[in-house]
Amino acid sequence: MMKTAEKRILDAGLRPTKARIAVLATISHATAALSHAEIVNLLEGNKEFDRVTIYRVLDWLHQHQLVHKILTDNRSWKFQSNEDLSQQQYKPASAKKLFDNGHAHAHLQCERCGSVVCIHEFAANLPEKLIKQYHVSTIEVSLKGICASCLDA
Amino acid sequence: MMKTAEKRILDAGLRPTKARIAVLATISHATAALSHAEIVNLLEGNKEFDRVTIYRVLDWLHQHQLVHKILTDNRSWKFQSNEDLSQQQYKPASAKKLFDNGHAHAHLQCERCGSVVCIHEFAANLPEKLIKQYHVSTIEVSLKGICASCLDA
DNA sequence: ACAGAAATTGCAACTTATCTGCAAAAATCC
DNA sequence: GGATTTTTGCAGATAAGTTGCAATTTCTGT
Repeated sequence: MMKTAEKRILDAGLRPTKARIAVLATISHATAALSHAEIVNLLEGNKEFDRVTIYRVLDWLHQHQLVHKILTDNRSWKFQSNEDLSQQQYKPASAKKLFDNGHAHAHLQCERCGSVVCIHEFAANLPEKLIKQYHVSTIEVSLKGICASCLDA
Repeated sequence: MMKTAEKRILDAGLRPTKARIAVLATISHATAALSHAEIVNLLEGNKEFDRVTIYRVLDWLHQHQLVHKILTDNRSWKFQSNEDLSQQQYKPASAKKLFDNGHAHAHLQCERCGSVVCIHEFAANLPEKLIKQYHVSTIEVSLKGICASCLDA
């Protein structure tokens, strides 16, 4: 079902390195978006890389659209894999092409635990008129609320 | 038409100080959202306050809902006055109460000049079901594109 | 108007997240 | 296998925002 991180990089015609594979695999296995710090932590003990390398890998993954990034309330970025675009359930044509890396869903930032998760059930439906008027290239919808796992707990 | 900054603070039952009045007035007169740095610059020569004071005033204004804040792409906040809520043209009931401080519009961040302006013509219409499900308290819609003044120029 | 209490400000130092420069290490090419 | 191009690690720099604390200012009750 899920390609290995290495294969995904290779399939995109890009150069895999230990750091890139490790970071992408970490991001892909996570259920919520991960921050640079969280990734460094998860990698700890295992494969360790310099924090600057991780920053650069994250940039690179984003540039090559293997991940997308979300700015959180505490002014730091969180990264999420772009692999499961198929999970999207609601994709109005106009919104679809506009969302960051084709990710046509919103993000929820949990007010309790701080985690950021995708909300696949929703995408903003910005009128074409506005899109043209302002040459809109990206739409981001961010919600604050309580995430599923906090609600369960 | 527009109350003075001092009157707005007083009317809200809050304590006006030179710094608060100056900052709120500056934000109110601006056509786009202002960053801390921009406010410090605009105040320069005129009334000058310590940069920390400006940070604290900004916090205070936000807490008391006199302004709202938007996180920009370079991870810094921009502030915008909450006074002209009447300008909103499209306010779906569900969205209205949810937007930060009742501001039911989206924000556009200009990819050319970096300015952040309100888009009053649009508000996301998140289904009630989702709102309830995740106890959504805030919806933010941010667009990237080219602002009106860059398009004119 | 005035003392005392409470809120605000200024200043210096600190944090946090991220970035840069550059030389060493890897990977790719011929 | 050496030359060339990419990546990586390390040290040090930024940029934006925060904290602690003492000095001021503002407010309250009298």
